[in-house]
Amino acid sequence: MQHSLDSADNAPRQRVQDEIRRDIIFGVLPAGSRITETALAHKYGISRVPVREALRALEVEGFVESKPFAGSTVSAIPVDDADDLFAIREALEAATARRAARHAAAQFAAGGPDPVWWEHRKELAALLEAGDQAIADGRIDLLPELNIRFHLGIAELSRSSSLTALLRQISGKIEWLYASDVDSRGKSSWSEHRTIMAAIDAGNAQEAERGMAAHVHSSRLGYLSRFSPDGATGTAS
Amino acid sequence: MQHSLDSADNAPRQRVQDEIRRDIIFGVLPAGSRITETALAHKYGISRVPVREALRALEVEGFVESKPFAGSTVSAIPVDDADDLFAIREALEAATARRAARHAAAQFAAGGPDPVWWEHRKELAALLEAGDQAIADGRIDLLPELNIRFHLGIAELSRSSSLTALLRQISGKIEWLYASDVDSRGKSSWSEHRTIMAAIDAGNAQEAERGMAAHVHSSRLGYLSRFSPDGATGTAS
DNA sequence: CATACACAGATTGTATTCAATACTGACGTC
DNA sequence: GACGTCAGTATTGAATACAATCTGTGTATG
Repeated sequence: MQHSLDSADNAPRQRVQDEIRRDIIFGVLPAGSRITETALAHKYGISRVPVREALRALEVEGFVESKPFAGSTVSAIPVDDADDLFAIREALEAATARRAARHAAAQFAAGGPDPVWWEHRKELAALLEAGDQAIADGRIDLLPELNIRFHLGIAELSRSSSLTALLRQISGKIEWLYASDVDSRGKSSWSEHRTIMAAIDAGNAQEAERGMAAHVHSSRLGYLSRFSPDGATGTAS
Repeated sequence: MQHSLDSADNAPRQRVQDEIRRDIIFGVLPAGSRITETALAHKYGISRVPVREALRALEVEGFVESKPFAGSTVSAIPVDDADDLFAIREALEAATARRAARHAAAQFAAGGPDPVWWEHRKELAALLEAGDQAIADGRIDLLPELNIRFHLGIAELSRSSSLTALLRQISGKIEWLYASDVDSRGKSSWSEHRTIMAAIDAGNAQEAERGMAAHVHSSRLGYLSRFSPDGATGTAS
């Protein structure tokens, strides 16, 4: 995986971008705090140029706000948008799951599966295993990371770069929301992932979409019940 | 307006970023074509550094794809994602309209309206006028630009930066889809904008949400009927 | 004839340097 | 005492210079 999830020894710019995003999500850089390019450059041991590039990207991603010549600040945590973000994520992930299933069906129909596609598929299998193992070991602290990687993995399988990009952003925001919770979404509902994966493998688009929508929806309800006790405001559907 | 919609005499970087995006959307830079930083720098009369920053932003926006040391290429037009993009836009804009109405109600409840908010509200009124005028003058070629500005204006009124950022991206993609059509969405359904605006002004969140959802939905059907005659695949709702 | 390999050219990634602008504090004036 | 003005400083924006890496081409070799 050469994606921005793993903090491998990528190019410095990519690494720094991931680092800063991570620092924002986990509160190392608190919301509203001012960010100076020099400080970041010094902190990560690089020049200001890659830092600037990272900031421009994070600005589009919504984690940072900049005004010309006035510098950058960490955006506010989008707590007020939580319900809406979940709603959009629901529509988005339903779409990726459906597309992934369609694509899988097309793969098997056309003789052998595309090797790249197969590679992604195997990574997902490994992720499912890792999640089960984490639960067995009582390491539920590992689940959030695995969870986000699974969902992005499904998006990859959908072979839609635009939807994947959108999901990556929304996931980042939602991760940001969860990070303010200490014990995070504990057991989550990891087992549902296998049901979704099975539907995709079977090429059952309808079931994949339905399963994913239900999965995300329950996640949404879980969040809202924990943070805004008055319950979901709900969007007319 | 200091937003990225108007191609004013902003900072070079912002200007170039908008220019490149525009060139991609309108096919000056065809999909799949390779982009070299030096060429862009030369073309716009600036250095490579701001070009790189613009490319990083456009990469997150999904218009450009880059591999380390290998350069950047224009992404593929997301025609296959059209239906899904519209579906997500539907959820997204319904949310922004609802929030805008709620916010408007809160404004008037709490004595005087916030001056910044009021400024945005006045700009929207001007946009509505401009649209009517354009129709009266038979200049329907102006409508696409006005249309996108209206919708982003509503998002601004919602006071949710994360939702606005998402909408800005999706709008860009959808604009890209429409650009491949010659006579674009002619009369569109501009008059519906006034209905939505009225619901927001009245603080009627439910009506604002419903109106916006219907508006976007009809736009979606219009697109699909023109480009994929087999009709919308439809997402289970 | 196909393939592996090395080299040259082009292109990207980063550092350094200088110019333009915004923020901060002191000072003078009303 | 409050307010407007103005320099000083810090920070961002951009340009240039250099290092690292990829890509295509030509050649040798099986």
